Amino acid sequence: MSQRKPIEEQIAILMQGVELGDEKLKEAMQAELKEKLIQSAKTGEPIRVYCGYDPTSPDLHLGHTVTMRKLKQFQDLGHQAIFVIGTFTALVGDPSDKDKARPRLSHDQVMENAKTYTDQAFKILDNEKTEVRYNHEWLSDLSMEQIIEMASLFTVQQFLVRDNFSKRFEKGDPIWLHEFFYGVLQGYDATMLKADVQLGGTEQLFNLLAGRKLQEAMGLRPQVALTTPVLVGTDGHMRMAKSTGNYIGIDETPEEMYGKVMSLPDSAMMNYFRLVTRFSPDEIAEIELGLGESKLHPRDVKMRLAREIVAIYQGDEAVEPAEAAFRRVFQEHEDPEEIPEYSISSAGTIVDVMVDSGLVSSRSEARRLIKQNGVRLDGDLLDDANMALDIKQPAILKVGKRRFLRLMPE
RNA sequence: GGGCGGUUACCCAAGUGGCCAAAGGGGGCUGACUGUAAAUCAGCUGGCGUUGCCUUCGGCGGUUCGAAUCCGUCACCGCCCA
Repeated sequence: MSQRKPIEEQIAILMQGVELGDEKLKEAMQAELKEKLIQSAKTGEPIRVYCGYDPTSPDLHLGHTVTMRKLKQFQDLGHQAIFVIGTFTALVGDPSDKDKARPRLSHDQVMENAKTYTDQAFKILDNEKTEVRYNHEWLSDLSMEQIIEMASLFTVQQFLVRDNFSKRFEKGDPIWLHEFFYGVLQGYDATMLKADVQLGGTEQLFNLLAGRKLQEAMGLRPQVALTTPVLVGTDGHMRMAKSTGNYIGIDETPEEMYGKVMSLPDSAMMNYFRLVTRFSPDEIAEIELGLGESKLHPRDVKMRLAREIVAIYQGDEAVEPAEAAFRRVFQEHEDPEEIPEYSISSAGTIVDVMVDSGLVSSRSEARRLIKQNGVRLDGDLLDDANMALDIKQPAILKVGKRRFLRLMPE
């Protein structure tokens, strides 16, 4: 058995970045974590720490990685990381971060999405050391009797106090009965996994605490709940989520990833440095100071961030080409190296080509873009939407700043 | 089961007979500028054969010269009562 780091050092690492919204709660959780670590050191039994992810879409994005990286820290310290795929809870739909009920998914959709989750997760976690569990394994076997038993531990008021429910309640928007079960079911996960620690975003606190309650009711030691701050999406304000379309997927191409990071508002940069990079707190503090005193150029800092994020998920070797592509297209306004080709079948107008190739979704949009000086052919501005496109040699059609097509004569 | 209120474009939301392809906001797109796809400013954001025409305001059917707006009906949602 490997030698573990001293307890205090472990705590320093594990509590870093943890935000529980309430200092008292944080102190309590830290104290409980310490106890568990001491216990673990004595018995040699690793701490069991888990985080659940509902497979509501096929791809994981940077928002998911905040807790995954925390999970990895536990793993690196020799503890047992459990990656739970919410194959059952995804069917219910977590109301935590929603002002509305989530659309419910079918079991098949969920299983399909779950397939890609583990592959992507192992870009961060060590797959040899990770326990992967699917929560339908135990949740779908629950009896009505057990469900009622668990439900009797919670009051409707406790749910209604939650911000998202109270807002909807006041607005007269529907709050569905099944949404109340989400927290209860997630809490049951904790009991089945015999979890010592559960991780989640700050919006998950209620659900993590539900786990504690259920564990206690079943005579288990309650888990430590550790929550991490929310990662904002590419819009710079809203929480990163697939449904709002403001996400950076961890499986995206290096160019796409680099570009999306560069499109972040400056104000969101530090949030990213803290939550999704490998920089140390000291390095991050230095960057923040440099920006504050205008010693560092925000653009250069953001490029550093983009390089780091691409490096984590796509490897160091992907960084240079991605950055070169970005500089080329957006700083030097050159055409990218790789442009999809499209062969023009017959003589049509420029609008025909834009629509047929799928560059735009309607002829009106194509005309609009031309009118707004957004369309160029081999660098020349096009101003006549009805111009027939007659090409003898390959030519590059550019729409806006980032849509390119290499037109090939037939 | 009864009463009342609601359903508008990608999302939120105004509009209660013609001036409505429909205010405003969000999001998205384009341009200028630049430090990048940041910030700021400006424009665009149903479709098409684009000085005009066509299709939209939950569905269907009416009234009217004319309906997102009025009536009937069906569906769905919320609230109150049971």
